[in-house]
Amino acid sequence: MVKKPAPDTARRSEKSRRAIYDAAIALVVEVGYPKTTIEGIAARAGVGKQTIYRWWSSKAEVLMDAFLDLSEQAAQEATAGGDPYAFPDTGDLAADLKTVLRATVDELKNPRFEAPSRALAAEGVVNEQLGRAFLTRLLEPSLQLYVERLRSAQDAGQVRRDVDPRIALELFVSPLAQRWLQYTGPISYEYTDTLVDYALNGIAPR
Amino acid sequence: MVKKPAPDTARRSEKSRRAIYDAAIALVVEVGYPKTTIEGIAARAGVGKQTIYRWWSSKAEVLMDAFLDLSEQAAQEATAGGDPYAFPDTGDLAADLKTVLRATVDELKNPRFEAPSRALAAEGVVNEQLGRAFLTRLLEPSLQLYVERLRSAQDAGQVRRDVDPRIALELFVSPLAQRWLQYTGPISYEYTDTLVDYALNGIAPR
Amino acid sequence: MVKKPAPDTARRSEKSRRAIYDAAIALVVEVGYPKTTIEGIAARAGVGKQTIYRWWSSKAEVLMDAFLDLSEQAAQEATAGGDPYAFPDTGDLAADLKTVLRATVDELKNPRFEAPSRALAAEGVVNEQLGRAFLTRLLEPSLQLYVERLRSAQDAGQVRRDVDPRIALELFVSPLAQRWLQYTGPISYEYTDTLVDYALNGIAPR
Amino acid sequence: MVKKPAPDTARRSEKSRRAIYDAAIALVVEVGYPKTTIEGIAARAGVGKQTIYRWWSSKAEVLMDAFLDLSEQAAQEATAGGDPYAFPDTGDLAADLKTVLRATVDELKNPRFEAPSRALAAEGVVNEQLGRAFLTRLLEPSLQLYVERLRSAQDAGQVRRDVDPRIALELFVSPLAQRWLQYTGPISYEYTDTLVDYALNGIAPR
DNA sequence: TGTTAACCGAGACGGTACGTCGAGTCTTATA
DNA sequence: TATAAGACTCGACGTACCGTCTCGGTTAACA
Repeated sequence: MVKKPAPDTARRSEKSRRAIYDAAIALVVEVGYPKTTIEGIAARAGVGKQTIYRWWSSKAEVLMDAFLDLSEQAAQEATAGGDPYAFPDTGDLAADLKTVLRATVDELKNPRFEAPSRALAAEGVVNEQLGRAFLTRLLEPSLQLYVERLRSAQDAGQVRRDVDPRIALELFVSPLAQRWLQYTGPISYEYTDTLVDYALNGIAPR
Repeated sequence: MVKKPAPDTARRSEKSRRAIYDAAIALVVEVGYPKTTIEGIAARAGVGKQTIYRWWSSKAEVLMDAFLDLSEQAAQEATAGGDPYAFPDTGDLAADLKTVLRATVDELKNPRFEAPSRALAAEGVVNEQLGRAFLTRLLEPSLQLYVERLRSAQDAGQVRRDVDPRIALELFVSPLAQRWLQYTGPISYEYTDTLVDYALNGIAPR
Repeated sequence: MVKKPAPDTARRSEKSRRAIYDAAIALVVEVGYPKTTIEGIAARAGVGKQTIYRWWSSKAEVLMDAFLDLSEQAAQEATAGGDPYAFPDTGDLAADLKTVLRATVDELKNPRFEAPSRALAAEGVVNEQLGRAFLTRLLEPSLQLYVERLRSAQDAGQVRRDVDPRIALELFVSPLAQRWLQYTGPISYEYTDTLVDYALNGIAPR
Repeated sequence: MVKKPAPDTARRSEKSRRAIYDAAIALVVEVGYPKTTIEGIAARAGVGKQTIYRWWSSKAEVLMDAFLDLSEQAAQEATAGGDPYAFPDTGDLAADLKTVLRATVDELKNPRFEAPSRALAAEGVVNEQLGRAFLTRLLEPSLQLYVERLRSAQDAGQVRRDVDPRIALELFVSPLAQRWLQYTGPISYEYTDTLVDYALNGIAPR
């Protein structure tokens, strides 16, 4: 078997990587994912195509890294010294969940994030390997925060002990996700607030 | 403005349409959506490329129609004279929901359906026009059945009157959808049963 | 074995072929053979690359056909109704040979012909298949005229009967060819006249 | 004008040069000239690309030097102390010419020499600068020996005084060269012997 | 006898062209 | 006039090399 020797990471050009990330995001925002091409990214970044192929094996991978990079930047800016992976814990579970979901709504409507993350999500639906990477690197960390907050609520007696937090969180998160992914309905603060109410108390009469 | 005259539907070759649908589905199942090409479909169907372009304007549209056709066939076979769009109403809401969700689990795992519907879902994420068509023609009819069943449950006093059924159904359906679309967790009868329990009763202690 | 179906010659675009020939010759003249690329030819001809690859399998083949076409055009123009493959036969062998060789000198110095024919000759040196095609299609017809003229001279008693005309003609033609191909000396009427004198009479004293 | 400082010949690595020559010749023999690349030579020689670019400015130049080196080696081995640049002078001009031409025939058929020298000759046809270098460094020395031998024959009265030896030698050498370069005919002892007879005595009856 | 400047192997870089694939358009002949 | 067939222009693919440019690591001349 002929195996290509792995490129030498130490000698990698930081400048080129940055330029590639920026070009990839910009193109996805401007012309959309399907019309974004490796050649286009290379040209816009002022980089040889081979430099892209040396470090990534597909357009989707490039965009994944570019988007991750973007998220990290944004997270750092946003929290400016604070903990980017924080989930409010005021003791009022409903209020905390509503706060976080409202923030998510804002994020989903931010055009700078929407185009690339839609593209990645779509690609992930059809390409399991990428889908799992998307999950692990982008979704899971956030979901984990829900799990922790729900555990804390269980300790405080606000959530039943026999409830699996990993499943419970989907009652809040998945409906929003589906509306975003499949246009099954409009997205608003009111909507997410309602979700929290329904999910916490159930829809059956008490 | 010079507009291309619409082709004459009356003279359309039924044989070609069938062949195109079959080829499209077969190719998506065999080689995956991205490697399915218009040329490939035409060749496999024994059809000129122009015949495809005359009636559809993109690969996604062809697949959409092909999949719809497939779904209708399957529905007819399955119900053999009965109503394909039926939702059980035994009076036991929880049981009925669990039944329907278990059937959905089976469907999602059927390889003949999985490949094309994943492909369409993915395309829809990134292409709003197609996404809305997917919703209208495939998703909405099913969701409507949930709405009706929930209304009936409200009439029976099993669901609170102030609950919006269109939102409530998402508590059952969306988590399953997200697990399927984004690999956020395994899909099983146990899981969907749990969803029904959580959603009906809420997760907060009573 | 997967064999590509041969393209249908009947449906070939004459316009494209012409444009390709013209572009190929022009580029070789303007930028030289090594800098002439298939892409360049296609772009200049306003033709898709695939159209070139469909009908030829290498740059050299394209140029060969283009040059042949050019030669035929030129021959027709030059003789305007007369026989393009004529060799003078005035009865004076030396004079006739000098006439033809002087014409060859002119041709070798014509820049429109020089660049492409040099390129083909060079390619032929290193690529036997092409070299033999070059010989058969371009060189041999001309050489055959020498053979005939020498035979006629033998009949007239001006050349020894035991001389092989196919070899004898090389005494006139090859030195000129070598000077042209390998820069072994300047090319002039005086030079070719001298060649004829030496070759006809030998260099040993009588 | 900023001129790159010439590299310091004294510090040049002899080992690298040898390795480059060997690799170049081997590759041309094995895969042919067009598929021989600078990168390939460097890799095979275990040498950095820059080391090649430092000392040569093109593939052709490398091969030229490599071939020259090879020729010198071969010449030394062949003559083992004798004069490599000797031309027999037995007093019988025809016999001497036949001897030398037969040796040339052998050389042209030696596969170790054929590939590289064909490649250089071909390159020289299309690249005048290289062609002239090829002439000066490889061809001319040999041709000069013919000139000297013919002068000696003139002194001995075996060749007419008014004959220009520089032209006369082409009667022997060029036909063979053209057959080799352009496949205009087979190469054999019989053929070269015939050439000598024709050229010395002419083809017209005495 | 260190110092230092050059060469050296290695290989990443911005590029150009390759030869292939498929998109969508157009033409031709067949039914 | 719809069709099967397939040639056409166009654009992107992923690969191979080009020639340039660092990057340590020798290595040979000089301080």
